[in-house]
Amino acid sequence: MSSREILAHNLRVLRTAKGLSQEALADAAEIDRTYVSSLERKKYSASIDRLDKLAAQLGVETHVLLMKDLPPGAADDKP
Amino acid sequence: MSSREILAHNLRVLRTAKGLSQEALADAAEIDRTYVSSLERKKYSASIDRLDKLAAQLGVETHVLLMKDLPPGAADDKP
DNA sequence: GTGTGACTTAAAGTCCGTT
DNA sequence: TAACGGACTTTAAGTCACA
Repeated sequence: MSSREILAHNLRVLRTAKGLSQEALADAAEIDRTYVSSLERKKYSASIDRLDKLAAQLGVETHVLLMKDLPPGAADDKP
Repeated sequence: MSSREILAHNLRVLRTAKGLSQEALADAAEIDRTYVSSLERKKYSASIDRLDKLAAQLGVETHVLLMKDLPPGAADDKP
């Protein structure tokens, strides 16, 4: 299981759990909409600087984005 | 605390715990010698593909490389 | 709201060295 | 053994139009 696959999955799970569109997440994280789409389709091997930005907006620590099994509560919709 | 800083620290801690030189780790992970050095000096924002390679050689899961506090046993010298 | 292709450019990553 | 620089190649990153 590559980190690309895990990231793609967690990104989508956490994003939808928060009720965010790709566009909304991208705007909040100050990155391009199509780039979020690209990551969820495993097009790129994201750098850790980007992971930091995305994790902050999803309310999790960066390393959680690369965990095979998300910890309990990670996908809760809490501001 | 950025992921760059956490990675730089964990890389050095885990590497030395395994008794590996930067070069030995680089060779094993099939990445460049100077790049390992660069990551430990926070010069670059590593991509997750490289993290996978490094983690495999250090005997930890990729996400562990980005944890502020390493889990117990992570820095043990076990093959 | 999302997927995708084509394209550009900034940064990752390599390879050669010296200190 | 590790830090570091320079020149180089490859890929992540960013933008845009369109389905």
